[in-house]
Amino acid sequence: MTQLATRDAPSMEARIVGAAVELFTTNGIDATSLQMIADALGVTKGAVYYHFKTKDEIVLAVCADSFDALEGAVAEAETIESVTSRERALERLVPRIVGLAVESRSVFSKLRFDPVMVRLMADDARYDHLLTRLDRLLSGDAPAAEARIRTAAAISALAGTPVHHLVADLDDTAVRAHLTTILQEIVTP
Amino acid sequence: MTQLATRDAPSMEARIVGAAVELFTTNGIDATSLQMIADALGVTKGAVYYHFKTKDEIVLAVCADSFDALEGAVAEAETIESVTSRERALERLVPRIVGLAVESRSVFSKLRFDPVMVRLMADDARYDHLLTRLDRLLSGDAPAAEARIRTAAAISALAGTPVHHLVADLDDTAVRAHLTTILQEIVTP
DNA sequence: GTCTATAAATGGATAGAC
DNA sequence: GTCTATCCATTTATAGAC
Repeated sequence: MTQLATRDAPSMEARIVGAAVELFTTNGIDATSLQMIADALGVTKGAVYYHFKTKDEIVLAVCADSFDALEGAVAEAETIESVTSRERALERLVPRIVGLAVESRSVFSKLRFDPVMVRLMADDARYDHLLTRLDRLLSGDAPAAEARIRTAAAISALAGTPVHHLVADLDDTAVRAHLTTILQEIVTP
Repeated sequence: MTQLATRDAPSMEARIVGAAVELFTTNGIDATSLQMIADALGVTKGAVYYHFKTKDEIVLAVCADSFDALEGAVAEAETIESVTSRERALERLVPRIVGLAVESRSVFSKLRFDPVMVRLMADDARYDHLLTRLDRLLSGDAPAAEARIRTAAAISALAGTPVHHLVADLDDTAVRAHLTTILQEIVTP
């Protein structure tokens, strides 16, 4: 009876995160104050502070779902790699991470480059480790210069393309299909 | 006798911009206060305000050189296009903009995604116009969905690759050469 | 669980001395 | 041309009423 929050009205935590995402993506994280988040929800700062002790906690909550999804995709690819090969793992990994990037265009891509997010990720060993695992899957062990540049290009395209204004009015299906092809061309020339 | 500022000690404007670039790229623009810039130079906020009326002016000064260089490259490509073809123009444009992106890795790439910079560029018709011209050169007139996605991927890779940590310790020549190849593969599949 | 009120610090920006 | 001193708005965060 206490778990029905997801079925009826969304929880206050979810409402705060929702309002935060919207404000963060339009103003930037630093330029978004807790006052603005509270105003957007029609509550006071005190109410927001009851649910999140610091602003950083809200920022982390905003990207937690996307992070978990990415971790799932990487873990699956590592399993496939251990059973078959890295090439087979990539065939499964690339479409999945493209799907994630397109699905949550704003969170996954736009906020990824926000200086506040960059700092928070740099301070968190878990994020750092996940990105290292993703890098290794894409570029292989002890990669040469070209492989590293190609991986960097692929990850940049992955994060940047879905939020570029040229693709803003295209539907997710088209972006997903073409971006998957492009990424595969980049990493396996 | 008054124009020797570039030969001997750098001007105060140049010193402010130099300190600002460093602080902006490490902390983000919003998290860098004028007090921090003044402290880094051993002067006071008042001294900084004498040279720049607002913080936004400093931000714009930081990217002015890179912007002018990009505008030059785009203008040249448009001339080549009018005389020969878009394909020939791209052969010249792509290596040039890759050179710019690699040369000033931090300014051109890292700050490009800072929310403050995004806002400033959106408000400035000149920036908006330049990026539109670059888009058109890369994707052609009335581009189909795939061409637009490929252009978005190319620009994302262009801006993101030079600052990616995987290429941080590679020399500019290698990054330039491989990134040029990759971009050409993306825009002309 | 949400509110008011407020603390304590810092931000951008200005006025005016030197 | 650079400084001190200051204004005012706003920030994060807390304490305590309801």
